[in-house]
Amino acid sequence: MVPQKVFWGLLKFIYKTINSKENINTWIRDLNSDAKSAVSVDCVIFGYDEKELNVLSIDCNMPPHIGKKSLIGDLVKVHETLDQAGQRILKQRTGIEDLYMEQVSAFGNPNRHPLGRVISIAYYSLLRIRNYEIVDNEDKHLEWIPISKINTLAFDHNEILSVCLSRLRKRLKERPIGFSLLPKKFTLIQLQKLYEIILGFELDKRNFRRKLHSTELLIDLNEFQQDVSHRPAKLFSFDYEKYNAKKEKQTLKFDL
Amino acid sequence: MVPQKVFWGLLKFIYKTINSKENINTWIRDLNSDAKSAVSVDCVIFGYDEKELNVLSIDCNMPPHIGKKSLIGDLVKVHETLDQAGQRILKQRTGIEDLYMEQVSAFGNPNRHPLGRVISIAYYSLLRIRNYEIVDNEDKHLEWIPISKINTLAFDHNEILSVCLSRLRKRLKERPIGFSLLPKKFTLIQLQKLYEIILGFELDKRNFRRKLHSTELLIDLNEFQQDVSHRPAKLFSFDYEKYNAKKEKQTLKFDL
DNA sequence: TCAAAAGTGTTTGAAATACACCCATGT
DNA sequence: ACATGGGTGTATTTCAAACACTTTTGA
Repeated sequence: MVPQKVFWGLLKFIYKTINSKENINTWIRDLNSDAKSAVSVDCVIFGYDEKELNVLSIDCNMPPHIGKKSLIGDLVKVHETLDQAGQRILKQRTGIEDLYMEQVSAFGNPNRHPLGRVISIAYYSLLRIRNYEIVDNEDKHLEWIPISKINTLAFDHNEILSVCLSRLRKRLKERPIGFSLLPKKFTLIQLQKLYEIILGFELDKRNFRRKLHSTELLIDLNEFQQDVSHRPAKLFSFDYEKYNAKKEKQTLKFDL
Repeated sequence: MVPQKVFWGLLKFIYKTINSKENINTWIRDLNSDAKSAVSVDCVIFGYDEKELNVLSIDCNMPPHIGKKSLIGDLVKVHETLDQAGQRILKQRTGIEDLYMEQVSAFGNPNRHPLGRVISIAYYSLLRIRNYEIVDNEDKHLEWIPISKINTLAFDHNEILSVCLSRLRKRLKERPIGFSLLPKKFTLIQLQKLYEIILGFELDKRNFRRKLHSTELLIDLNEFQQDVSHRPAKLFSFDYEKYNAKKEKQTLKFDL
């Protein structure tokens, strides 16, 4: 005789094995069938040109969005990380390599893409337009559009842009991502204008300078602008070494 | 005679249409083939029990992680949003319905899952353990584990947990998510203890109270604890209506 | 000498922090 | 009366915000 306890235990085990959602065969089947989704990465590349903030866009040639602009994006390959996908897409579509991008959010509305289920992971990055030559490899009117002139984009790209813009503005205040948008030697006026353009509102000159100096991360070069028809401004550079050292030692205070 | 310009324009158009990465047929083919990934949602459900902060976990029965604990998660269905997937998974695995969850991040390392490419979107939520009866539908040792006792989890779930915990702590300071973890009528001491347990450090009693009162969102019930063997504490409740009204009017100040 | 942009300090109010003693109740 | 945990206020410092005039240069 088999003890009841053993019998029921065995029965339960068999039941579990057959029915478990986590049964490996179920997983393997799901993984290879209709449970799969297409996953894309969309890159919101912000470009600064000393006048305004722009976004990199291309023509969308997919019905029903033909004629609209869209962000640059593509499906994620099976072998690559999401970060790598972002890098690849950027390089493929623009020729730009090795640009730091930050993941922002996943967008998964099942109706967001006309051809079926495409879940998109959004990334943003920020660069100085004149430091990069963008190459329209795919001849899709790759172009910078001022964010003030953005109209209806394809898919849910307006929403993605909006979320990424919020993230950019938040980061600008808490990390030194603005300094790569200026020449190595810059004036405080240039820096302030940059902050104002990206944030979208004006700042107080004296308070801005006080905050910047209080970080102790600006190097006073004791050099001055040349060939300007007014009082030449002092040149500064940003001390990335000191910044990293402070971050290591957790004595960093950078909050504008 | 066709003008050269028209001829080359046409040729270019044809070339583009055939070769474009965005060619619709290419997309459709990609969407239905190996470019697809499995996408899962993993839910980090934090549970508060007046003593410590816990995470909901189940046994992982997938090699090579058998014996480890894992977060609750499942593949996303084709027809559902990511948010809906989170809700479904939670209900399926625990019986809990309608719990607000916030998306935190996507994890896409191609080696993170032993059975192949599975991109995971992480969500977190927070609840009061004694308000919910969790039902282990799938008999997988569904249980609350104190975060102080978490060891190696399956997959990359330690990383996911860590990112979600940071997010939870950030949110606790800027949104009133803590009040749902207490009885409707609570004492300030209970509230402070809750903040200390979740944040992981102690707070100053007087400063904490001052901050709370300055939000003007606590309702002084003029009632007191009963049956305690010491001075009974005053009871308060949180004014959700006023909170929502202030949020609408953008006059909200809630920053602890 | 004028136009154009650069540079510079102080005051005020709000918020963060640190800190120690008395109070009300049940036993 | 005592043990237990509840409750309260002030002084100090730090940070944010508002604000106007002088300086330097080239034309």
